[in-house]
Amino acid sequence: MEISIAVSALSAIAQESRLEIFRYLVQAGKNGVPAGKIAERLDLPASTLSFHLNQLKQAGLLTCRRESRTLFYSANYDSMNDLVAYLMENCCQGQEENCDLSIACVPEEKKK
Amino acid sequence: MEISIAVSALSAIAQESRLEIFRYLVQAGKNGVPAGKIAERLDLPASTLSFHLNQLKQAGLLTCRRESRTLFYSANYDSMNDLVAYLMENCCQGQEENCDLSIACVPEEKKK
DNA sequence: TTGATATTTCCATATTTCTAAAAATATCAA
DNA sequence: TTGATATTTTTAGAAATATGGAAATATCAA
Repeated sequence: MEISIAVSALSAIAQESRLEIFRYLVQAGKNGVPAGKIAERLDLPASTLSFHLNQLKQAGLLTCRRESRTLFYSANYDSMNDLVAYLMENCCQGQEENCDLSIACVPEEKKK
Repeated sequence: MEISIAVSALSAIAQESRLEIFRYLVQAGKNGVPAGKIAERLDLPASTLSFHLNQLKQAGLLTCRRESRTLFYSANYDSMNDLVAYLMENCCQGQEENCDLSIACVPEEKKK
C-alpha cells in the first residue's frame, strides 16, 4: 500500500464525527444506511454530514448507492482490512512471541 | 475505548512523517530506536522530528526511555491493538460470513 | 569546569481543516 | 409542470496543525 493512501484513510477517520459515522456503518453491515438516517442518528446538519461522508468516500472507506432519492452509504470492509494490515506489517519480525497482540497475526486458514 | 482517545491516536498517525515513524518503530521491535537514528533514517530536522515524536507519545502510541544522552523510542503495541479492535468492533454482527476480513475476528485461542 | 553530543522547547509563519448557511441538484408523486 | 423530499456543492471565516531555525536543556567525558 502507498503511504499516501494510508494517510488519506487515517485522516478521514481521525475526526470525531467521521469516526462515529465510520464505526456506525461498520456495525450496520453491507446494506448501508441512508444519509438522512446517519444525520439523524449523529445529530448533524445535512451539509456538515455530506462534507464528512465525502471525505470518507474520497479516502475509499465508504461506498454509496442511490435508491430513488435516497443515498445508502456503507463501509468498505476491504479498505479497512488493508489499512490495518499496513499498520501492523512486520510487527512480529518473524518472532511469534512479539505477536501476542490479540488482533494481529492472521491465522493461516483466514489468509486468502 | 473513549472515542476521543481513538481520535487522538488516529490523528497522530494521519500524517506522513508520523506514519513513517510509527511503522518504522513497529517493525524495529520492543527495544526501540534512538531519536537521532530516526531523524537520519527519515531525513527530518531534529526539531521537526521531536514535534512529531511528541504527538505520537501524547497519543499513547510510543514510549521512550533515556539511556545516557540518547532517547530510545518504541511503539506501544497494546495501544495499536486496542485501536484496531475499536475500529473493527462488531464488524461481523455475529455472523461469521461478514467477517472474511483477513485480519479481523480474533481466533479464540488468541484472546486473552 | 569546559566543550561536545543528543534532544527538546519556543516562536513565527504557512497551510490545512472544520463548520453550517445558502444555493444548487436529483428524484419522485400528483 | 409543480411542489416536496433527499442530498450535495459552494463559500468564507474560525480554528487547528505543520515546519524549521534559534535558543535551551540534559548528559557525558576530559
